[in-house]
Amino acid sequence: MITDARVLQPEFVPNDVKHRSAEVSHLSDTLHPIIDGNRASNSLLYGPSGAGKTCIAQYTIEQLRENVVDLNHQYVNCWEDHTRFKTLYTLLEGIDNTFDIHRKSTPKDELLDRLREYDGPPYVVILDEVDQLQDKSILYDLYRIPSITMVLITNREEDVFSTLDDRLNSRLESCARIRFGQYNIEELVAILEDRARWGLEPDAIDTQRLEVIADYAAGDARVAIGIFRNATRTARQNGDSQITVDVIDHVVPEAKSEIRQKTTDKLTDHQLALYKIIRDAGEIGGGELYEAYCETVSEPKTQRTMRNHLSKLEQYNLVFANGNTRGRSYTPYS
DNA sequence: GATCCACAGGAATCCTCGGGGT
DNA sequence: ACCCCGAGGATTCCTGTGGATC
Repeated sequence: MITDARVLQPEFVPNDVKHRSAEVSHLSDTLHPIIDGNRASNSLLYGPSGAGKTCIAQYTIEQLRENVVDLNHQYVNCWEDHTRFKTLYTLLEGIDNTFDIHRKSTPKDELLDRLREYDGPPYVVILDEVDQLQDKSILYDLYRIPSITMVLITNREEDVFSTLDDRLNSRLESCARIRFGQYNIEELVAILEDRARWGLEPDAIDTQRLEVIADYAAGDARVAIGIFRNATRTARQNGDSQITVDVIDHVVPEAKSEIRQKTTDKLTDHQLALYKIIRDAGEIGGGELYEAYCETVSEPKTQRTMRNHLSKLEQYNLVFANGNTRGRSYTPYS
């Protein structure tokens, strides 16, 4: 039934994007000066998860590469590479300049110096989940390197700007801001139809059943593709030639929990312990939560550290914090 | 309404780890 | 073998906020 499994993967970037043409052209207009050898403005892509931000950024840069003789680019997930060192290291990897860096801490800012010395072709860097960077001053450093063009991606615009100092704020104010809204049902169906056409045998699934998937996904393309992938896998295991609505209904919980799992995998033991307490409690206040946490973990951290972890969980959309001051309670997301 | 209290979160400082230089 | 350095997490200290209580 499956003819090309690659298109079922969440990382897959199609070579044709239909449903975000306004966003694509806005971004490619912004990057266009590179083609003429000029410096392009930075850009900020923001919108809810699964709205196609990462996909569009990668797609647009791929298009650009076809028009430019020479262009370097690199994708950095700031969640995975959230420290200054890792971010700079990944950026140097993109220009093959890491061959003699082994230690975890090189002399202060040698990595940045190397980036500054870079004098190759234009370098476009995608900083995904940029709000997760612990040290935002790296944005200022990158801003000042002429050959680098930044494409920043975040869920909420204010998560980036509220944490910047004035100096950086005024610099980045001029960047192109491109808003991504949630997909509607028709758009999700169209996305899935493409993938079905590229990756499945004809007649494996019809529009009506894709609508069922799109409905479950609630505007999130990542969820839609996850459900689609799981349904395909289950149908194949059952030896079916078609994906039925029953199969779709059946895989929705596991598809959603797979996506959740990807998030919780990145948590530390302490963060995970906190998350589990909140998830099991349904709703819990700060003091009670800390008590439960101390009982669960053998060597509990301080309350202050717990609050830092909680704000991380909040940023990851794993928990909600209700209220801002005394009487705040935490509830699991979903 | 004054005061208290529980809690949030910023800033400075401390601590630990891993690796380089001597 | 020893010291030193930088990074990053944890802790300490602190101020601000708003509901609770009288």
